Amino acid sequence: MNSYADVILPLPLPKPFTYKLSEEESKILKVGYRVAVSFGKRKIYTGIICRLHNESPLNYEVKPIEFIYDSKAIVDQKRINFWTWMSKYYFSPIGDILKAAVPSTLLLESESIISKIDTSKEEIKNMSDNEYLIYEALDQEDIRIADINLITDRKTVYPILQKMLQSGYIELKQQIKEKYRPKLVKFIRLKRQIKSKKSIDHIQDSINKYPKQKEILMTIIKLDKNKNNWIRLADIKNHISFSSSSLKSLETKNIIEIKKFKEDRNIENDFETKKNIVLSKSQSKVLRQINLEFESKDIVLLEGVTSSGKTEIYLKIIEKFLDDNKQVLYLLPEISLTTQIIQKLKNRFGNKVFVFHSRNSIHERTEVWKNVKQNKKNPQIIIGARSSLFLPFNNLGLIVIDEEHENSYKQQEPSPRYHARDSAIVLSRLYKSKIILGSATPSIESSENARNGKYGWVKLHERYGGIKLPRIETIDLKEEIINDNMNGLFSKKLIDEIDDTLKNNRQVILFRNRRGYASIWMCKTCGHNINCDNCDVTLTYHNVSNNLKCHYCGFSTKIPKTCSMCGEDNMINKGDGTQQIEESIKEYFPKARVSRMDWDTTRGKWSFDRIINSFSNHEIDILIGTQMVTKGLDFNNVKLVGVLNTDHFLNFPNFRAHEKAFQVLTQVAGRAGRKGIQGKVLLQTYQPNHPIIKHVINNDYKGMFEAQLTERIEYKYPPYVRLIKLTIKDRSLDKVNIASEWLDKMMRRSYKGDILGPVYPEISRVRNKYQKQFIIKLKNIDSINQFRNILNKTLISFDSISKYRSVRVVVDVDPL
DNA sequence: AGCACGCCGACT
DNA sequence: GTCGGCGTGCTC
Repeated sequence: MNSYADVILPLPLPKPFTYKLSEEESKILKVGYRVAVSFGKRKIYTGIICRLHNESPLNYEVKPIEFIYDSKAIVDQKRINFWTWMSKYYFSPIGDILKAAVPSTLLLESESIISKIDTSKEEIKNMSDNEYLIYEALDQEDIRIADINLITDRKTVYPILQKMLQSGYIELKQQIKEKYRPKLVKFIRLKRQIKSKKSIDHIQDSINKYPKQKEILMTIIKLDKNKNNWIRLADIKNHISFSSSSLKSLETKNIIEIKKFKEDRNIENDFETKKNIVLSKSQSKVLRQINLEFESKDIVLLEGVTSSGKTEIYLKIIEKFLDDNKQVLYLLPEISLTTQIIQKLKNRFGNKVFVFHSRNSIHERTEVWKNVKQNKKNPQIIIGARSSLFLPFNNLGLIVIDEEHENSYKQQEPSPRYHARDSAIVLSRLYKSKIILGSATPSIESSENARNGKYGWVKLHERYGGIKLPRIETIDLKEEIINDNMNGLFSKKLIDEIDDTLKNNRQVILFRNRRGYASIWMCKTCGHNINCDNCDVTLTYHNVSNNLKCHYCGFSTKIPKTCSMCGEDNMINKGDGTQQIEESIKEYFPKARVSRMDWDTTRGKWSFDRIINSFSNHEIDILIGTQMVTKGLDFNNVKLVGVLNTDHFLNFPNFRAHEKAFQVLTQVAGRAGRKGIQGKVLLQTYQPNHPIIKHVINNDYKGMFEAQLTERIEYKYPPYVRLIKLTIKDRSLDKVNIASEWLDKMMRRSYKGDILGPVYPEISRVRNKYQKQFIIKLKNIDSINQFRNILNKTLISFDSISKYRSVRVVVDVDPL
């Protein structure tokens, strides 16, 4: 029998904590059970058991566990292994991973509640004013500690409470707050059989004067067909409208009864699904190839040009795994999770499809989690963004990772900073499941793995339905300027093409990059521009709110009339993003219906879908947008795609810049052209001969890949080396500097490989914190392991040096 | 992350 | 004196 359990707590602590088990508990508990444990002075947390053992701890008292939540494990040993791997690999506290993995509703915490103890009048007289105020308030009800602040005007309330506890005026209780609320739906049923003549007469009498009540009753009878079933209130409301008071009086008259039932938020009623997907010849060939590759490889890269119909191929493969009774996970970048793609899956697989979204409420997510755990609608398919990797699959057969090159698969903030694609690969090894990586423009990493035989590799170079790839042309901005052909941001040629397209009743997408299009305010006299108080960046102008905002910390301020540097009254709005584009477009094409899509215009939960839908329905002629417009969308009528500032994609100071540029431009270009029409893509650029632009024009992924690989080898970047990035942050620049020096010295003392830095990053201060960075390049498995050990030790000693206490060190493994 | 404890400076 | 701020240390 094991007497101890190591428990993972949902806190950013580096390791699990050990608790003592009674004999009874040790019989019941297994790895993966949730237990409530006391941690620290008074709080109770829900943790998950990750290990059972008999190693009696020497240096501390072991607490018992408070209680057990589950009668069976909520996660299996493999999940725990996966979390442990992730924690070690990404240098993340395992508690952070627990929090990312399990819905917060299943990890209840305690809250301290204060209630009063009755005392004599004598003692009440002895109380101080504040004590009395609190004591009096407790007459009504028990109060949470957090709310005591509202009673007194004191800032710190603990000392008073402490004293009251000692004097025996109050007591502390721990209350576990339940966070999960099942959805309750109202149902209605006839109270008694109304078959007998007598009862009908009786009912008639009581409602004769009330036509509405009669109407309700008739509808119920009609819907019920004499079966005496519970009927959804919503269904009745679909037929007739009535007030709640009519319903209420039917209830008081004992004619009907109303009851609330729990309803699963994610399970829809069965609906028609299309049984057959007809693949084209080349799609079928690819399907066969993938299945063949799966015989010897676990991971297959599907490289298929834009609009080649990759989704249909996925559907066919998914079908096979479902037939085999396996669960399937379909991963997408968050932004691509539109109703379009979800609908495609639902049309095919009906209510076997579960969606796991950040747009889901926490309750909906909890239900998906539970449904996956139970493998409801067995077998099932889950479509979701990166965090759906953590769902408690028990029979996972296949993971589809669509748009595998997307950077949003890597979580940046908060910890754990994991890459969903790479983590999925580790997960698939644990569960012996297969993976399809799909992309028109695979990441260099995956491509390399396909080429060196680690992954299976299947290519689809034909667009679905024999549609031609778009014709891509550049517009040389230098030349256009010389010839005086520019109108603001638009070349004459682009305007003419837009005009032409609109005349043919086709749609246009105009694409721009946020960078370089930010609208800022500056002083025309001295050139001073306005920086954020907290960050080392220029504020951008928002004309909706007519103020200046910081994109890093959210700081906002009014537009100053005079320059703070020279005092001149000469501030102007310099440069502009989409708004200026929108305005120019409206000038040129006053009749065109224009819409914008970027992070500013798509704040609401569904506004993204709304814009996409109205564009699909051709209620919009010209769509102006950022990256967003490229994601997983199929439009049928787009003839022209214009890229306004192609150069901004090429000039990022990052080793992935060119890869990224190729990917984005190819994706954008892929929006153009559909059945019967060849699309056209115009790239406005100062560098029409830039190699990346050539690769895009020629649709030359291979050329781009080879050129990139050469560069990566030469300058030592992934996939040739592995990177780890360290960011050192603190409010004090001084501390950042000395802490960085210390880390520099320590790391270099024991590790002789490539350590770059410390340097100030492009933006050296964010949210009032200064930062410095290291990049470590690791060549082979030995150096990786060696450095990881050194880094672990270094960080432990760093944390124990008190003067560095406030300094944060963020470790980013495989940074983008 | 909480939370307590202890030191210190600023007040009614 | 007492209040409140902040740095420090610890949690099985």
